[in-house]
This record gives sequence, C-alpha cells and structure tokens, in this order.
Amino acid sequence: MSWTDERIEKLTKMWEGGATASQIAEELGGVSRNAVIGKAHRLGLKARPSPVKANEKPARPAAPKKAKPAADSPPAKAADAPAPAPAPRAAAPAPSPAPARAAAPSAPAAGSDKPAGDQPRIVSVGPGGFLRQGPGDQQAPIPPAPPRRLVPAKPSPEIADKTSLLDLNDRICRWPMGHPGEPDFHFCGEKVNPGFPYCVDHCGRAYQAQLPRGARRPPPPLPFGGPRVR
DNA sequence: CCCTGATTCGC
DNA sequence: GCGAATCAGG
Repeated sequence: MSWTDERIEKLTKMWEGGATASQIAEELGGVSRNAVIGKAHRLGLKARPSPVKANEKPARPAAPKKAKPAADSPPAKAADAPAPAPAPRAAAPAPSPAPARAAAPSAPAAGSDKPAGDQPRIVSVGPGGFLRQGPGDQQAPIPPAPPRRLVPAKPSPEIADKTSLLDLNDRICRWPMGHPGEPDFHFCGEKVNPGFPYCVDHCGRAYQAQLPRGARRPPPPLPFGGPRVR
C-alpha cells in the first residue's frame, strides 16, 4: 500500500488522537505497526508518551545495533579521545510541580436528566417515533447535529463511560456513535423510547416522520455517518 | 510472554 | 520515502 493523502490524514488524526500504532495499522489496513510508526516519525509527529521513554539516559551507547556488513571504524582504542565526562545534561530537571490531573474528567455528555428548559416541550412520541410537540413548540424535529463522529471529550481519546457493544441491552439506545473499529466507537446508551431500539432523540432520526407534502428534509442522515470503505 | 514506541538501516 | 528488524521499557 502507499501513503495516500487520505491514509496520511487518518494516520495523523488517529496518532494525535492517542490511538496506538497497532490500532492505526489495523484500521488503515495493509500496513504494519512499524510502518505506521515510521511514517509518523517521518511526518514529524512523534512526541507521544512512549512506554520506553520514561526517562532520558545521559549516556546512549546503544549504537552498535546492526554491525554486520560495514567494516566498522577501526579499533580506535589506543590513544584516543579521553571520553569526556558526560556533558552537563538538562540543567534543570524541571521538578514538575505536580501537573494536577484534569479537573473535571468525566464529562456527562449525556444529559439524561430533565432538560426542562430550553428544549421543546415534548408532549408525546407518536407512531413511527416522531415527536409530537405542543402547538407553540414548533421547531425542526431534527437538531442540527447529525450522528457524526463523536469526538472524545477533550483530553482522553478514550471515552470514559462509553457504551460498548457488550453494554447493549433492550433498554438502552443502540444508536452507533463513530465508526466501528475506531477507538471512540460506542453506542448512544440513552434509555430507549419504549417500544423502539433507540432513545427518543435517535428515534427521531431513525424514523423520519413523513412531513406534510412540501417541506421535505433533504439529507436523510444514516447511522455510521455514511458508507465507509475498508 | 504480551504490549508499547524509537531507532536503525538496507532497499 | 519506506518499513522490517531490532531495541528497550512496561
């Protein structure tokens, strides 16, 4: 495989998103973990917590790795450089004043409680899942938020309390968020609209109400945000 | 052992 | 530029 712009973009995104090289390689397909790492470095976007880079050692004699063909430098043993003492490394070890973990880690993205406030007052859920609203609550049935990829809150690439496949049951919304196989893929997890596999909100997406002729919504958002080639 | 990223080096 | 081989830490 070759590194097309798309693949590079994906690599970059996932890498910066915190996905491991293995995950990226698997997602991209046709490349090895090493290829991903190599490419990432060539792209100049390394810098990521490496398990093997805990501390920086002053001396790094680890050089004689592949000493096979090249007739290495001759025995420079004799009168040679006296090997000066380890040069003064990082002067300031930077005591790092306790980075203090992120203040609010858990972002209760799913406001499951009563949104009684700004949202339109939902009178009931009609057949087909469309929402019935009070006469004065006229509003677009579908909020301007298609089931696009859900970006992990902010810091953690992994979603703390995401609803995984294993967490699915009859009572929680199965609406997929993100793309399968990607680190942030999960399910809505809201309580379902009784009688439907999705929550009230997503029923509104899954079951498009047949609007009165005339005003028809053009884009029918599908789960998974559209077809995906793999 | 498994995993991880980093690095080297022949191609 | 690419990536397998290798290294090295968890």
